[in-house]
Amino acid sequence: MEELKYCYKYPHPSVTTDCVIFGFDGTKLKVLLIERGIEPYKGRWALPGGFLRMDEDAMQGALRELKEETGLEGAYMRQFHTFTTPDRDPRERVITIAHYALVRLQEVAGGDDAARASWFSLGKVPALAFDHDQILRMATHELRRQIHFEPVGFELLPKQFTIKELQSLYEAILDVKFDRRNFYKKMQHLELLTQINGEPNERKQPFYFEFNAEKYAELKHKGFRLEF
Amino acid sequence: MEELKYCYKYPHPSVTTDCVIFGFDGTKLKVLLIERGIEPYKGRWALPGGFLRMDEDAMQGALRELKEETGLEGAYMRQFHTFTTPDRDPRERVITIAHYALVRLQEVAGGDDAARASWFSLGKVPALAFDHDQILRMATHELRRQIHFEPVGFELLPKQFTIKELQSLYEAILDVKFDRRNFYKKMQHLELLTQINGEPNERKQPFYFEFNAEKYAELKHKGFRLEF
DNA sequence: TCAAAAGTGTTCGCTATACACCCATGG
DNA sequence: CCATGGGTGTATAGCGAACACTTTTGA
Repeated sequence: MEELKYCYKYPHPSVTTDCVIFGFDGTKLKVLLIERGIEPYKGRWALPGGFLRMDEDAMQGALRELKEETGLEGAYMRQFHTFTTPDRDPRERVITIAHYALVRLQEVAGGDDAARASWFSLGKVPALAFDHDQILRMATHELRRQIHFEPVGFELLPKQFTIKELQSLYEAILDVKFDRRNFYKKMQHLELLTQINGEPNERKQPFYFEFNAEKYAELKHKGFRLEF
Repeated sequence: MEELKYCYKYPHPSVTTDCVIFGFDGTKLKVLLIERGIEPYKGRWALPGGFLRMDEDAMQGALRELKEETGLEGAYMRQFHTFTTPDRDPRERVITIAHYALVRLQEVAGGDDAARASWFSLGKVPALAFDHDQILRMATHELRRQIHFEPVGFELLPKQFTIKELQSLYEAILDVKFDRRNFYKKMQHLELLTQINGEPNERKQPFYFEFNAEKYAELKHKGFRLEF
């Protein structure tokens, strides 16, 4: 019999953090899922997640999960919703603080539990455990909403990238098509990108760029609002 | 000694819902605060909130708080963040699922605990209990962000309102000034408002309008995006 | 040699902004 | 009679959408 050492006057729910980990393969937006090894929902795919420790906040918990699954430490992470439907876990009352992370696929080494983990293209995700379908849907929705107005897309691309790659990313996430030439001009006009390999002579190898975070912070401070 | 009836194998945090209740008096954005009657922070002002019950989700809990404080039942409510810093409550580990509500001041009767409650103008809010300063700041920020792109402002106005009132509301929330005439035209062009008292003859009593939620749903469905 | 890709221009129409005008009301 | 407030009109600038052109690379 288990020892039930932690006692309270009133019932307390369990608190977990779940983490929707997004990556981009150059064409499609991907999400990392884990195959469950135990009941309930044994064998079903689920979002990475785990119990919140008493000495960490939700973000730290989510970052810990991320590291366990991908080996990554510095990735972009954002809390977006807390799911609290009373019967969302059949065992006991569990609420989960859901986050999404944006990672560069190239940097993902594969974490400790990588054997059970796999990347799925959005749109080819099977039915998930618990209410994770709903969590994934809302994560995708929130990511779309956020990327309209904040430069988080760069977190999914290599540090250096071409405009074409950037455009593909935006098209994949927002599910739209941009005119290539207008997109180039817009990016150029924004002045948020630093060109790496100059030389206007050696064209037809595409220019590579880096995102200029300082410049963005400066513009934002002046009331500038990014928009797609 | 209290009876500690609810026992778990691992420690569980307490879970509360806090509720930032916004109102609009025609000029200023207001927030409802409660004076604490017990330690810790006895005598300090705080956000309405309370423990999440085991048979309700977070939204229901927040709506229950709202009703207790204002008597209102159908108001607009939105979860915006969960606060989880380990020592945010000095007594024990407490995480709080924070919401904001938008109410019509005219409809607020005053709830059961109204004696301890009071409306404060944003900007004249005293130092609050716990991390409620931070919660209020984020709520205000999120409300600003949301109102840029969604027609939630109408939740703060009487069902019927003049364009001038609507403009005052937007100016108060976003802390900007619009040109009166351009604002009129924009509202008219949007076709989201239904005019109540027609008769172009009897002018100089301002026209009253209602928000047309169906029209908005229809436009949104077609990819329309509201913006201020 | 020719198709595909990458960088640069040009035009047009919409809309946000700035500002003018008219009319009714009430002191 | 005139200040105030409410509704409508007009001109301009800027930006985004649509579309053309040139050069280089590699099959």
